[in-house]
Amino acid sequence: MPSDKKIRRVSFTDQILNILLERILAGELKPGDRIKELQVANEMETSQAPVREAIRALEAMGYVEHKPHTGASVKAFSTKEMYEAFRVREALELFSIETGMETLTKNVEKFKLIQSRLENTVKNNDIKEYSKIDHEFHRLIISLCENETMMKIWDSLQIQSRVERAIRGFTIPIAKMIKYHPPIIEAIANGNANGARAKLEEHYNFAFQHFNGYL
Amino acid sequence: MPSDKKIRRVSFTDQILNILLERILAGELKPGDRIKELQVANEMETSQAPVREAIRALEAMGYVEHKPHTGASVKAFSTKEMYEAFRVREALELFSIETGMETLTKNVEKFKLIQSRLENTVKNNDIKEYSKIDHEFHRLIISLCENETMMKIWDSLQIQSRVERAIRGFTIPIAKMIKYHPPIIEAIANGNANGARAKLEEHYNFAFQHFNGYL
DNA sequence: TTTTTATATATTATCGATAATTTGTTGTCA
DNA sequence: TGACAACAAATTATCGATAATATATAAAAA
Repeated sequence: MPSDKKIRRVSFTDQILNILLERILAGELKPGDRIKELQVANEMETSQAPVREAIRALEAMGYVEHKPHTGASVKAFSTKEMYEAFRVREALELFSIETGMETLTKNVEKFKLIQSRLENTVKNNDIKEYSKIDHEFHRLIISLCENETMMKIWDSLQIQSRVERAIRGFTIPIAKMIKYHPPIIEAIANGNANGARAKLEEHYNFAFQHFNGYL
Repeated sequence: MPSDKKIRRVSFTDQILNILLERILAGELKPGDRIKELQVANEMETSQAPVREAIRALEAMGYVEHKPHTGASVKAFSTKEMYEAFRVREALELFSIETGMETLTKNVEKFKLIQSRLENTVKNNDIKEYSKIDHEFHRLIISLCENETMMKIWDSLQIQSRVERAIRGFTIPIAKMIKYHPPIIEAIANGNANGARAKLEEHYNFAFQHFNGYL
């Protein structure tokens, strides 16, 4: 085995973690599906140890839940959890607007660009793409706040996959949703923090209407 | 070995995790201190596996950092990280006040009770106890928001240990700090959300003054 | 029939040993 | 001296096997 000895730069654990996470995000592994350590180990041709570690990491990230001596499965979010996560996201974004309006205003062109891309996805009714770009829009609000800790927490909310599920699950009309963005952008352009906050709240409240009856 | 066969209800991993976490929070393990898997395994009289898992869990919680093939050590927070965490906490508390004022007002007596306990610690200049009770005060604000997801995130900020370090590190005068609480409590008693928000912001801004020059 | 008990099976949790990697040290050569 | 290779030491990363536990199944008892 001469040329077979390739350098291993990434640990098995990390490789397996990435593969499993991809499968979860792609919907290949659905909520409730079990993830068995030895089964994955056989598939990946490794021992149980790195698989186990990868699964525990996914658990810490909130993608997987696990019962002692029983096993791990892809976590199914309840409507309540989904709603709560959106509320936290709202809190962080409102704060970001309040404290970072100057930076936001400087970057208003970025928001406009994202918005035009969003409008395209609505034409094609491409929910997956819509979720992705909408995610960019809201992430930009936080990123301009220049608080890495906040960014990490925002990311940990796993909003992108939730948005998609929410839209499909509660049949939220994306065509109406995007109409709430331009007023926010305008307020940002004018450096009007209170206005932007109010418009963002309207945006969320409209989305939350669709949760009624499911909470 | 008849009576020796006791039931093991908690996994080794969890037991080790708790012990290590205690040591970190108690300051027995200081920032920068290394945590060696086999060394801990020998001490605990277990194999390397559960120790390794416990350390990775601590890493996910943010208490420990780890370099591949080199080892884990207790994480040292930079001033910047500490500041950022406080900002996130502020964001969540402001939101909680805005959306949960009714519940807050109903529980105003709890705030008053905590405040009187706080004042005692100031008399004795007991910083450790102060940090603990101050933590209760701010946690109560979030808990009444009835958003478990937000509560988890708030807890993950590990504020209690940070407050203590901040007070000692930046010589923040706790006697002055607690004077910012009563106006908040009064606004809560009156159901005045905007007032409470403003007073809370004053509280944080006073604390943040002491970070100047260290960021 | 329903409840309980025993047994079997599936799966994780833990172990002890080895391989791989990083870091530190020492010696060689320009 | 300073860069660089060769080696040694420390530590994690991974392995394959076994022990412990929970769940499912079937048998027995009420």
